[in-house]
This record gives sequence, C-alpha cells and structure tokens, in this order.
Amino acid sequence: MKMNFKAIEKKWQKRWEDKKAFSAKEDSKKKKFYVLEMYPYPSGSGLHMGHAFNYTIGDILARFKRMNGFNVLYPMGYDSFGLPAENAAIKAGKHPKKSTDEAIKKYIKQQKTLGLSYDWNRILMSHDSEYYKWNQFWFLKFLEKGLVYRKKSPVNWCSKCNTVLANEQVLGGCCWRHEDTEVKIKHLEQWFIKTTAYANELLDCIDNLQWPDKIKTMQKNWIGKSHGTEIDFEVNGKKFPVFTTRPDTIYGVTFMVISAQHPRLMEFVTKEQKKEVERFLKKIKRVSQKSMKEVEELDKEGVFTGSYAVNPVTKEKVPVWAGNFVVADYGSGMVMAVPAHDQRDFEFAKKYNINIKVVIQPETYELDAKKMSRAYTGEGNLINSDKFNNMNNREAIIKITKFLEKNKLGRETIQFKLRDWLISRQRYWGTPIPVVYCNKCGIVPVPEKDLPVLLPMNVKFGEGNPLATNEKFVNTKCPKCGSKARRETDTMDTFFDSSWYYMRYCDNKNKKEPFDKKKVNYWMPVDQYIGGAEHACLHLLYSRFFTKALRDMGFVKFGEPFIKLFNQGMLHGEDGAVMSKSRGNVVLPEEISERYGIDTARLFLMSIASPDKDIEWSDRGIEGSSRFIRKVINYFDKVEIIKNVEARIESKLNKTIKEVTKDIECLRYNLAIIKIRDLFNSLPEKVSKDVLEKSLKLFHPFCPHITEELWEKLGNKSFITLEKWPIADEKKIDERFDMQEQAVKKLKSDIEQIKKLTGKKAPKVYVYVLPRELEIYKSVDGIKVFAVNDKNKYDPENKSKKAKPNKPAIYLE
RNA sequence: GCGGGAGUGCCGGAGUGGUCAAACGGGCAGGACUUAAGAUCCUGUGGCUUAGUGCCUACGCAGGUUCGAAUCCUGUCUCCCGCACCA
Repeated sequence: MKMNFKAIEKKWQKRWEDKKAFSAKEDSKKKKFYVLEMYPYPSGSGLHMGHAFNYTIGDILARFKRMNGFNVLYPMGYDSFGLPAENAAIKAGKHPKKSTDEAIKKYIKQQKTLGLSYDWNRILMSHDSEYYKWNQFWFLKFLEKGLVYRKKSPVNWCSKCNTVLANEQVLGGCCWRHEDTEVKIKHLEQWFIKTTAYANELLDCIDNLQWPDKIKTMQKNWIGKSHGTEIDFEVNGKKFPVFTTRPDTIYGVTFMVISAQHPRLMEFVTKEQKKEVERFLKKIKRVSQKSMKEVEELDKEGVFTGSYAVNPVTKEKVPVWAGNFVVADYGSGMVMAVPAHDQRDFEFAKKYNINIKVVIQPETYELDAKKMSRAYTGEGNLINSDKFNNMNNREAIIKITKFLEKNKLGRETIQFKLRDWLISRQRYWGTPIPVVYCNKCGIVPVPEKDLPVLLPMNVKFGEGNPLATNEKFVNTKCPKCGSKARRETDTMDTFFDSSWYYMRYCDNKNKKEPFDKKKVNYWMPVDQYIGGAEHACLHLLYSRFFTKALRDMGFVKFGEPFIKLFNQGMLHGEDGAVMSKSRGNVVLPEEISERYGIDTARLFLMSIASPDKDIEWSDRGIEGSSRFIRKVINYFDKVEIIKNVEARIESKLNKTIKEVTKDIECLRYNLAIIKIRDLFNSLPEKVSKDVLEKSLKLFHPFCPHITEELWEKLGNKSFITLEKWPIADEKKIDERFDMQEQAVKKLKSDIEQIKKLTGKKAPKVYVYVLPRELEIYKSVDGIKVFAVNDKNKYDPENKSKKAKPNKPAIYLE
C-alpha cells in the first residue's frame, strides 16, 4: 500500500480538530493530568526540527495519558512580549505587534502540522491585553501586599538592550542576551519584587520537587543560604554590621575591607586618602571594561580609606580598606579580614603588608604567621583569643556568637545570595507598569477598574523609550486627586508574563479575573513540565515565587507550580552544532514531512537517544525510521486476520505492553520504540484483530497519523487516540517463549559458526533434537529437524548422539 | 576554584552487581530478487579455536572491594555543562 503521508496527516489533523478530540474540560470526574511545554517566544524564523523534538516529547506523554484515562490538559501559548520584536521594529521598521502576530500565525500553522494534540482553544499570548491586563492586576496585588517596592539602587544595565536587567539575567558579568556586553552598574530608581521574602521557602521546598538534580542544585546555589554571625564594628563612631561565617576568627581580624562599589564608601574616606582612593576607583573601573577573563584573573587590590574600625571584642583599631574583591550587595558590603584563615584576606594582606595574626591552631602542627604561604582554613583550636583559647573552633563559632549576642555586639543571622527581582524595563514591547506619578500624591497605583493600561500602538521607535516619548500615553490624570500626572513609562520584565501563564491556561477566556479559582485548583499544579535547563534560575524560580505569593493571597491552594520537570536535550545539526538559524544548519519539519511524513520524523527524533540527551540530526538515520514505518504499513496491508493466535504472540504482546507502558511513563521513549519495533517484527502473517489493535495503540503516541489511518483500516470508526491504552495480562506472559527464542538464536549462530569453520557456503542443514524439543525448533527456516529417536532420520555421520537438552546436534552437508 | 554530568563497537546509543560480545538503529560486507540500479528481503559484522554451543579480549586509564564489576569504592586523565572572589 502506498501512503500519501501529507494527505493522511491533513485528514486526521482536521478530524481531530473538527471533533475537538483534545479539548479539555474541568468538570470531568476523571483524574487530571497537566502536561506543559514552556511556551515559546514566537521568533520570526519559525520552527525547526529542534522545536519539533521538544514538542513531540510532551505530545507523546499527553496522548499516552489521555489513552490511560486521564483528563489531560495540554495547551500552547506564546511568550510574545520581548526585546527581539522591538529591536526588529527599530531595524526593519515593522511594528512589533505586526511582526509578532505574523510570527504566531506561522508558529501555530507549523505546530499544527506536527500533529501535536494541543487544546488550541486555550491559547494565550502575553502581548494580548486580555492577558497582560492580569499582569498589571498581579502587580497591584503585590503592591498591596508589600511585595513590590520602588527603590533607588545600583542596578545592572545593558547598553545593547538599553535597559536594566535582573540579577538572574546577568551571566558572568555580561548580559544574558549579549555575551559580549558587560553590564554596567547604574544607580536608578526601579521597581523590585520582593522575591527574598520567600527565600527560605523557595529553598526548603526544592527537595520535594521531582526535578533533575542539576536544576535543583543550581537553584539552591542561586538562593545561596548561609548561616553566620553579624558583628557590629564601630567605624568613625558609627556602628557598622559585618557578616561572617567565621566568628571564631574574630580575634584574628587585622583589617576590614569595604567594597569599592559600596554606595557609602566615600563616608569612610579621609581627606588625606581621597586622591588615592579616587585613583584606585578609576583604575578598577578601567579594568572592568576589559574582558571577563581578565577580571577573573584579577588580583585582589585595594586602597586604604584612612578610617579605622574598632574590633568589638578586642577593642583594637584596624584599618579599613576599599577592595575590588568584596561584593557590594552581599551582607553589608564590608567584610572583616582574617588573613591567617581566609585565602583572599591572606593574599590581600601579603600584597599590602598587613599584619597576619594566627588564631586557630591545627592539631598536628604549629602555624607561624611569618612562614605561612597560604591561609589555614581548616579546623583547630583557638589561640590568641583571650578567654576562648584552647576551644575547638567549631564550638567557638557558637560560643563567640552567644558572647556577642549577650553583649549586644552581634547576632546570629542568615544571609541569602538571592536578591529581589528587578522588573522595570526601559523598553516598549512589554506590559506597562500600572502606576502614575502625581505631583501632589506621589506614586499612585492605577485602580483595578481602569485596567488594562493599554500599550499604545502609535509610537516612535529608535528615539529612546517609545513610551516615554509618547505624550498621549505619558500625560494622564491622577486617579486620586484628578490633577495632572505622568504615567510610569517602564514596562515589566517579560519573565513576569511567564511566571503565571500556566495558570491562565486553566481559564484563558476569563474577563473578570485572572482565572477561576476552582478551575486552577483543579488543573494545577502542572504534572509534567518540559523545557530547557537554561531557566533554572530564571523562569523556574520566578514561577515558584509567584505561586507561593498567589497562594498566600488566597488565589490558589498549592505552593509549587511544577511537580515534575523534564529537561529535553538539544538537537544538533549534522555539523554537530546546536541547530539554529544563525548557524545555518537547520532542518525544517516541512521538508522532512514532505519526504517521509511527520510521523517518521517524530519516530526518528525519539529513537536516537533518551530525550534528555543532546542528539544529532542525521539524514541517513531517518531512513531507518522510514523503513520501519513502511514495514508496518505493508504488514497491515497483507496481514490476515484470524481468531486465535499462538500463546507465543500473546506472551510477546503482553510483555511489550507492560514494558512500553513503563518506559513511556518514565519518558524513556527510545527504549519504548525499540520494544515496539521488536513486537511488530515478530508478528506473524496471520494474527488476531486484538493483537493488531493493541500493537497499534502502543505505537500511536509516537506516530499518531499513521496509526489513526491503520486503525480506521481495521474497520474502526473511533479515534485511536481516544481509545483505551492496553493493559498487560501478566498471566499471558511466559518467559519460556523468550528462552525458546534465545535457543533458536543460539542454534542459528552455532550453525553459522560451523559454516565458517568448514567453509561450506550453502550447505544442507540437519538438526537433531530431543523429542520434546521438536516443537521449539521445527519452524526454524532453512533447516531439517529430526528427533534423536526418529528411526527415519538422515544422519550419515551419526551426529545425533551429540544432542543434549537445549543443545541440538548439527550436521552440515 | 566549587558544583553537576559523561567517557562502551566503524558510528549513534542500550546495559548500572551475575543470565552481556553488548538491545535497537545507522554504516559496511555478502547473498536473494532484478537486464541493471534503486527499493525490498535474508545473513554477517572483536579475536581465537574444535564441525559447534568453548576460550580469550573489551566497557577512558590505574588500583581496590566482591565468589563475581561496564555497573560499587579510590586515584587519575579527557570532555561537556552550570556558578564563580557570597566572607
């Protein structure tokens, strides 16, 4: 039978759509299952095989779960706000709205041809005011709750993006979109979301998530909790708290270092030192313009500020230095330096000839401050530490902290690396922040009833922030007092959009509220989330924050958005590089579909390796999948349907059902495919309809169109995709058949071996077996089988006497 | 520097304590079919060896634990990824 793949694909795609085969309704009594892929940014260049790979992973699971009786929610939407569209607008003069709408249209068309079983009715787009209106709604709610605040602070600025960035969007000191562009620090007044309010919970709940360990670790490290002690040092008569994890070394402090980027640095600089400090600041600024590599290898450098700090326990005066290696916004931006027991402090002290004082003595040898070549950071007993002498340093950490607390000189504390999320963006193509500035009332939130604050369409690009230059947008009236006011012209980080879109799918058309609570509580959390690992500390973290915040405001009843997370691998082109348009190594689904049908592409993508691994596209490799598909089609064309099948087939079928079911559940699609192939390869020419149907069902999630077609060909009127997944009948699984299969294999290889040894190319083969084994071997092709006790057997060399149980004797002639 | 992962045949990849020379696919070789090519089908594809089901060798490298290791442990090399002066 020849199959017109294209026609078949269209036929079934249309039927699925017409009959709303994949529409999800929450009133079902069935158990829900929410499968979701991270919604894509609709780039103008459309989809390539890499996208197909990604979406197929989810589609297979969605179809599988549906067939297993789950009420499946499997939606798709578009992360359609963002810089690329706006930059394209500046370059090409095309309005982002227009290019975005076109790109989305293209995406939908392409995704539909992939045969993905989305419920298209639930589509959402973040640039739709029906969606971003609710971003504004959440912003106001957060504001009410004190989870949003405006603050002037040093922020990351990317000169290429022309906007500030969140901490999470700075990678290795550079912009996440521009690897070659180092972010600059600007002091600006910006909107922040208080993600740190949930730092503890965000950290603690990670352990309960069924996420890849890698992502969990990354997120844990990003949140970065450390226990320590805050110690008050007195500088110029003012208290200055300093965070340390090593209060046991307090007696070893010989200097202090304040971050060169510290906003209060100049307060500590004396007249005499001012010039030198300024020179130093200029110098490190120059260095920071250089490449990241050089910064990495940077020496610890610093300059004396002229001020002194008083050690609260020793009352000693120690110099305060400004240093390039102290992080300004961690702790208080100043550290106590203990050169004897901290490598960085050690290097610094050596360089500037600062005193080194040993206060921890290791058990096995004696430290000498003058001879040390590096800091001793291990454990030991305290010395030079007054009443804490001889105490083990672990104990001293606790005791000294208690002592400080008692004397109100310090306190036990916890520090996080996590910063609040900066969401202001000085860009046009995003959600307007719903706030106005009134000369009389100050910052006034836009009332809920006035939402959405619409993004104006008629704007000028290329002359700064198009919102700021749009008088019509900017000038407004204060909602409180009615006098003249100006609108906030910053828009929200698009990660705000993606922090809750998965909830909107549950009720995407709601005009009165972001979503109906009942619906969200029915569908959420997402049971299986699929997407790239690059979002470990971005989208995945923000979404977790959002969920917790919404829970505490009573909007939802769950605290985690994504129960299971799966990171798909990257598809590489035949040249070995990640498939991308800029690389020029893309393979387009359309082309492959034209030649082989999309099912073949799906099958191939899933067979290469486990879907969490990086894989390489291969034009040759797909031939193998194509061959198999043709084989299956031909088989259905010729197969003769009979009532009963051999127990051997039943055993194989049920074993395959059992294993494939498990494999798909664990997203081990590659293994499932191997077993399905094996099953089809071992089906005989005459077989029962039941076996055919069950086999076809197992195959369906991978190749949905062809299996529908064959299902129909078997005389079925229903959709196979809505049929019940077969259940393995354990009673029918008989390992003996496998053993027999092995035995036959072994016999064949033995015959081959003898052929090789004797040099006989196409001999006649006679096999002698024990009478009870006759059944096992009699159907093997190309050999003549005798029972050893057969009087009429042909055995000129009397080989039959060599036959043993499970070891047939062989004679070649 | 710290953290995570990986190193198996000609190649992509299975296998995570015994039944494994290693699933499945690709490639290659031989055969069948064909005037021929393609498609298709069959067979082979570490080495040795006796007309056989045996032996040896292999899972980056070197050791160790174990009756037994690709699989566990230690060291070491290489590669990939993430974080990076967080006190």
